[in-house]
Amino acid sequence: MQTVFALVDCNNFYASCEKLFRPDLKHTPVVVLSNNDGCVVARSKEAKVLGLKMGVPMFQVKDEIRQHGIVCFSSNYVLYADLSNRVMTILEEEAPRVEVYSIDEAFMDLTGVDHVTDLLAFGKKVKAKVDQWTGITVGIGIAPTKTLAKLANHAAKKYPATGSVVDLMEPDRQKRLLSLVEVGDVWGVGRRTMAKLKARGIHTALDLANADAKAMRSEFSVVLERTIRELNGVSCLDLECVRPTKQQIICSRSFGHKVTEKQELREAIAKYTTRAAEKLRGEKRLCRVVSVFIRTSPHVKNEPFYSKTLSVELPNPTDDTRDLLEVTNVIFRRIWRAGYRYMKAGVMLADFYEHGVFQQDLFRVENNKVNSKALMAVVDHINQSGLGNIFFASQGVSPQWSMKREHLSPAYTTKWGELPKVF
DNA sequence: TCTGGGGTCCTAGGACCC
DNA sequence: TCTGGGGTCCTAGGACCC
Repeated sequence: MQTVFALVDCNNFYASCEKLFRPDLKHTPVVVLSNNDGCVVARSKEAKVLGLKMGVPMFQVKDEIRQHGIVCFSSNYVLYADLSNRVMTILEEEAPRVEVYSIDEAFMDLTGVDHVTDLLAFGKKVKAKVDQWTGITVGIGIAPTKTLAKLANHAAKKYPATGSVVDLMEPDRQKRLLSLVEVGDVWGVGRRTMAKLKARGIHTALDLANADAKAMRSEFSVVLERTIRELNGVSCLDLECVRPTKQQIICSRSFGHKVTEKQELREAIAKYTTRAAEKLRGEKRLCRVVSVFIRTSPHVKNEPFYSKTLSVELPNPTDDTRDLLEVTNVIFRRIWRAGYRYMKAGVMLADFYEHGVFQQDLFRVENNKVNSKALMAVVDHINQSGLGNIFFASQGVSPQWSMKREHLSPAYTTKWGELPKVF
């Protein structure tokens, strides 16, 4: 049977989430800022019309924002995650298999649906349901491969006449669309590859589809070969319905201001360690390799640049925050250099194990943290309840280095998490 | 003054082994 | 004087995605 994929993508997702609870901003241009209010990471359609670009640093567009009365929001991931879950739940009711690809995108398996109903009609129904139940508008692209479904979705957004749903099952329609799309807009073709392709006279998605897959594999990569096959309707990428377990956990942030004090940086590292450990326990894994990095800004001229990463392998895997804090603190002391203005730091965990499958180190005294599991469970429970927050002393009590979030919206849908603490 | 965060996959090259 | 070939594993870095 011919496979059928649908790609459902929420429009201007973060900006739409913010607008949902602010009907007064219905026609106002809105942007959402990255952590630290550093860059523009989402724009409402009104903001796009004004020519605001994705990813631009805030300080470069300050004037435009004031001039056009654009409303800014600091990113509020608790809110976006909650609305994302609502959308995904609806999609899961409509199809037997769904792959949640990112916070605002999902692939659906529609194989066989076309025996029962028209694919376009089905797509319109799903779109209407999401719209009615959540207030989020989506675009839907339907095609025999994931890469073509992405392209169909691209068209659904670009051409209003489509009603935001495009059925691209017909090879003739595929060809026509491919000829209209720039090669850089193909899923999997980034900036670098696009430049190389154009230098070889490949400008449109159709040019790429017509290229010799084998030859392109040796010249570029197996990834591009797969993309070419997918553009020709040969499905190479399956749905991944069960999220694969993470291979790596990263917790890093840029600072609200440059950090020069050792103690401040140490507290930041402790904070990221704690957060990374929480994520690790959320994955129900133990980790054995721990890395810490610190760096200064590469953008500042006339200032020495310093960037250092150091990894350590533990004798036994752990998920205990105390073990991890111990290690990251040791690493930090080894990579710390005085006299720099640090911009960013982070903690990475890797080499994961399931509980109970690791061969303990024969020559090491058994970990004496006998209450580890229970203690960590209590800490996580309290912190996730939204009713309080307990933390390790090494994080410090009044961090100077924390993020700038000057335009944060309230937690409309989740209880206490992000509300101002009034008690 | 101010430039996100978190992830995956692939490849090339070195070390090492037989 | 002669100095192979094939394989694995690991790591760093590139490229891409949202």
